[in-house]
Amino acid sequence: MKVLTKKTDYAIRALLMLGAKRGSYVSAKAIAVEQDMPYQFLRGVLQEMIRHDLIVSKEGVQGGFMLEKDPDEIGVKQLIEIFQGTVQVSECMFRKQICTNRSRCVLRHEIMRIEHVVNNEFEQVTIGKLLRKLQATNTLMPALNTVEGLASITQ
Amino acid sequence: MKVLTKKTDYAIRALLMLGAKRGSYVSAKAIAVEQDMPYQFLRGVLQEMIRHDLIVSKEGVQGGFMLEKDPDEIGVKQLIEIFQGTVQVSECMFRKQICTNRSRCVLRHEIMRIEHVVNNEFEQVTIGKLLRKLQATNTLMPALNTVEGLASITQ
DNA sequence: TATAACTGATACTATATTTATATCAATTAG
DNA sequence: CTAATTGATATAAATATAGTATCAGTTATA
Ligand code: FES
Ligand code: FES
Repeated sequence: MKVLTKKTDYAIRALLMLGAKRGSYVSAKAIAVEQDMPYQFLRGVLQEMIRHDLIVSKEGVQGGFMLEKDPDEIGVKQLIEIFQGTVQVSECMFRKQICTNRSRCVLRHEIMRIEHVVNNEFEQVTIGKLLRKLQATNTLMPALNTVEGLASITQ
Repeated sequence: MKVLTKKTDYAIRALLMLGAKRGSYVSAKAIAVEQDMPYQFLRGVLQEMIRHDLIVSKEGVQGGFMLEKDPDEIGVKQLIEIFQGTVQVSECMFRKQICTNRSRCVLRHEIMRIEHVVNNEFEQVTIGKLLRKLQATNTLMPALNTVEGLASITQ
């Protein structure tokens, strides 16, 4: 059971890179090469994030992507919703036809409780928090520039 | 994003039915018809549960399946693991090659924290608990015998 | 003892989702 | 002018989920 798909994964990592280099444009190619993601696939992910106003882009030479939104305002929950749809623990446990009044169904309650817990947890993990954790590990922040750098934050 | 697949869904509902009729054998056909599940698909699910010692079966006429294990010992978490594999929020955020020391990775920690929370929640929801909730709603327990009965517990 | 109602086992098909690639037009720094 | 870049979109490949079909073996019961 995989909770985060590649798209969400790539989105998080791309945002971390953009977050570490805020103020300058970073090209899709640079991100793809440095973090070993499929280039065109990543571009799709980046475009989706533009549509959701998480990042902005500049075309042409020296162009690329830049983080606009406050990293603390970007939760993993939002990313999951963008790339995987709303978190739903299960569709209705029984057939839709016979579940006329969901609000009083005991199973439904149990399921919705978990849904809330899961959503809460994911909401609390923001790009901002992750960035600060990265900075704490690696104060000078060259980490995300090279493969060696990336490796360093995982040790 | 769907957390419970059909197999897990069917497994839970089948176990609830078997739990409500503990002591007697219930055929796959009976379960399939009453809960509107695809017969052969359900059989596969039931066989998987036999392999994991959750239920037992009897072949031939008047045969079927019976709940063996204590319903309180069967958590939704275990069912998810059986039918969807272990809950993993994400595989390693970066490439495996460069993640030599996972235990000290900040991202890893965040991810594992959520993994624990999710697992805990799912572990606490047991077939036993669900059965008691059903009984509280419908003391005489004819609920699971008919479509109308099923409908009654959802109101 | 024949038969119909069952499970065991397994192979197969269909559908949906995820992941990845390819192409071409438009933009822009140098 | 040109190479590096994004925008947009179409398509393919890979994987996972969902569902079907078949046949052999078991057993209650008529
Ligand atoms: S299972 Fe559908 S509302 Fe309860
Ligand atoms: S991302 Fe792989 S161990 Fe941190």
